[in-house]
Amino acid sequence: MTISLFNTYTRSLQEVTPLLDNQVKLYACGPTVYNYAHIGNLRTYIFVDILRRSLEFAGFTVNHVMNITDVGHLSDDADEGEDKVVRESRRSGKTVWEIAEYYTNAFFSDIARLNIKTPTTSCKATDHIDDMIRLIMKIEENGFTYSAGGNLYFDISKFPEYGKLALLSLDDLKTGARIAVDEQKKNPQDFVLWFTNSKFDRQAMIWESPWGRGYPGWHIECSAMAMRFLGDEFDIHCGGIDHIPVHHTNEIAQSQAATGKQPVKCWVHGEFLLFDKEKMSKSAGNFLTLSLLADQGYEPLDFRYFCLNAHYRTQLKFTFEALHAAKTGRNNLVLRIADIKEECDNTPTRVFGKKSENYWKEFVAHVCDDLNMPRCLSDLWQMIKETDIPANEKLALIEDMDNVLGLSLMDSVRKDVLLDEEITALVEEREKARKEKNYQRADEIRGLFVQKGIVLEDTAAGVRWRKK
RNA sequence: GGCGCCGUACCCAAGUGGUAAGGGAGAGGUCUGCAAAACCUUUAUGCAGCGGUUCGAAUCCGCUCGGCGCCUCCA
Repeated sequence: MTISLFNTYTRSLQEVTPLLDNQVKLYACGPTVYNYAHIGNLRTYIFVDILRRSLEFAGFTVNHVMNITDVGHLSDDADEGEDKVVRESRRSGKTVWEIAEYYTNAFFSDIARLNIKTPTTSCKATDHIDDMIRLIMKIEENGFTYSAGGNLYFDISKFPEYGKLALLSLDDLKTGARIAVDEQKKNPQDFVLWFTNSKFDRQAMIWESPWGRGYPGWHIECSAMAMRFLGDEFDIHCGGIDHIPVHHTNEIAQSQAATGKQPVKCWVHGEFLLFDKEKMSKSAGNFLTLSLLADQGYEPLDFRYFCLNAHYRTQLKFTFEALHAAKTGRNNLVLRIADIKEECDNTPTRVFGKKSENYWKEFVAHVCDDLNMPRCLSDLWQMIKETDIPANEKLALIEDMDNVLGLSLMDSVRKDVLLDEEITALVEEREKARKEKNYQRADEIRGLFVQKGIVLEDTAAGVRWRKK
């Protein structure tokens, strides 16, 4: 089984062949913890999870490292006085450390609810300031820096390949189009490695360094921690598409300036979730969280299923109508699987007939083809609807496919409701009314159940019921 | 202004040279109590528009129209 991924650096499909035997070294950009993750952020973490599960599916072990950015950054172009964590701190009256801890916990709670596997290593930026300082010293020794106005800058003119990842044409960038250019920079794309002369007087997190008391530039943390946990070179670096032009571009420049080696073999980026026809963003205030979806009756896995219906490299339009379609679709899937479990007494078997074998091959091919989850879901649906595949084979396929999909499909039940005496009595009364052809009363009772969120199904074998 | 990407049915969305996956919604049917639920069937001679290449194009090329992103922190 060979997985191919679209490498942003080469803009082409590339087979995954690990540097180290059977282990894939994967670095995924993590959250900045100054607020709740919105569902656009979460789409990207679902993508990373699919990537990781697919690699494991293909037989690799995955060393998955994710940073937690708990040092704040610029809040937005209109705000020049604070960083994001500081701003949140002032708003809530908590310390910056408390803010970071609170939202870190909230983040891990969200990804757990979405069946996203926890990274092998999650590392906080503030625990690795020393690593960053050492890395900056190396970059300085190699002659890629200059200091101006108290800050230490990376000099992109010393790095001819700058911008290759993003296909940047430096001459044509409209610098200063939306934000004032830092006058101290030699080139507009130069970026700060270490701040001592902060324009943020409320900066709360400050460390000693060879360049004076201050704090690190944003991009250095990922270079430093990736190196620390994965080495100078590793297999895959993934994250949101927005990181291509600046963050990842700068990361490559820094790491390569320090080690002389290209740090990453394959760059993989997930596209945006669109909301109201534009990208969802915290600063624009148009963002939804998992909790807000829950308030409207949508479970985290409904959102996961919704995301899996689109390829990770295409923009996905979020609407409640579309989410609702996903919820209904997933619910139907769960009911069918519950019936399949019942039919084979919950006993999967992996002695496959030709048809099962074919579905399996198709599914594997679609996983390997740049993680084509929409196709994988399609395979799953078609297989389930197939009439001449035994239930025990279907169940085995479902179990194996779910290792990639992560939808907890094997937990599917019809959600039978425990009967209390009132419900039993009502069911009996309704059956009696039906026998007497008193359908008005029977429907009245069914209405009562609907109010309780219970759907009655009159089947040949008797009445059964489930939660809606 | 430059760069990157996209435009497929009512909605979400696969498919990137060989004759349109899947889900939701809608329609028809089976069952039934003229019910609900369930189940089955069905729904784009068509892929923004116009040219071109080709035996053959949603898929390749050109132009036009429309949308999104990036050049600023951002998933």
